[in-house]
Amino acid sequence: MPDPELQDARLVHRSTVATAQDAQADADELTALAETFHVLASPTRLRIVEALAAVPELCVSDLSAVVGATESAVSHQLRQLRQLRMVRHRRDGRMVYYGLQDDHVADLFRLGLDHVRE
Amino acid sequence: MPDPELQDARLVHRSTVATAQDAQADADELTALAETFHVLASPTRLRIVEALAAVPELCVSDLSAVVGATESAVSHQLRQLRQLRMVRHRRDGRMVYYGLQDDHVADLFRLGLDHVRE
DNA sequence: TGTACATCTGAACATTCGTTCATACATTGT
DNA sequence: ACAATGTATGAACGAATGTTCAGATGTACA
Repeated sequence: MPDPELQDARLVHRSTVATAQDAQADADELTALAETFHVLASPTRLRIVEALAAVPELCVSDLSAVVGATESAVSHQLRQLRQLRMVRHRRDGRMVYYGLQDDHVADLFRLGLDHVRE
Repeated sequence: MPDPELQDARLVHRSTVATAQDAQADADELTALAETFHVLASPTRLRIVEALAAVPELCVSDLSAVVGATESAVSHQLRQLRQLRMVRHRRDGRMVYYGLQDDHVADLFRLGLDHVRE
């Protein structure tokens, strides 16, 4: 008696494939999700996120001191974090203060850390 | 009366910097965390994770059909997911079946999707 | 042993990334 | 208007990435 899931010459388990395929999100959504994870896939940006999770906000020069990178490098990374709406910024005179946009970001950071720490 | 946080010529807000600096994790841990997020920062790998979150397990050829990539490409990506301990694999005859290693992975996927969907 | 099949691997390619350097912009105080 | 300061930007470099292609490995069955 043949396995009822084996019905297609090209697919080994037809119904399982169908179930998995139904769960696949839109391409646009997956692209956005990949970009979200990508912005967190850099030690420097993670340091920035971690720093901003510990205090309400930091200016660029202080942030540069905390994460140990030049102000230019930090500014470049902050732009990416801004574009992905992970940080907010507010200008006060010549300084610009950055903080986390919402709790999602810190949640992702902590959940990722949980996985790393096993 | 001067702001008590302004005490260092190089740091604008000394105590805030100190707080943020204390929160910084080890370099090794941040590197591992960056690798964890990086492995999720690819549409193809996200499709694989999403597929494996929907069904218990899938063989490589079916996975290739679900995510729409060649079996070689899927195999390359699966190796990365394996190295980061995000998927498990089990051989049955000539086939190798892949599944998610634990719930952390699916949790990260869903939390990321929450952020993207705002 | 030989063929067929499922998966894996290595090399190579174009593309993308993170940093540095120089420079531009914006704001403040003189 | 000018200089000083904090931040942002553009170009460019080496390093890393994802895919493809060809070939290797491992398993099953005759």
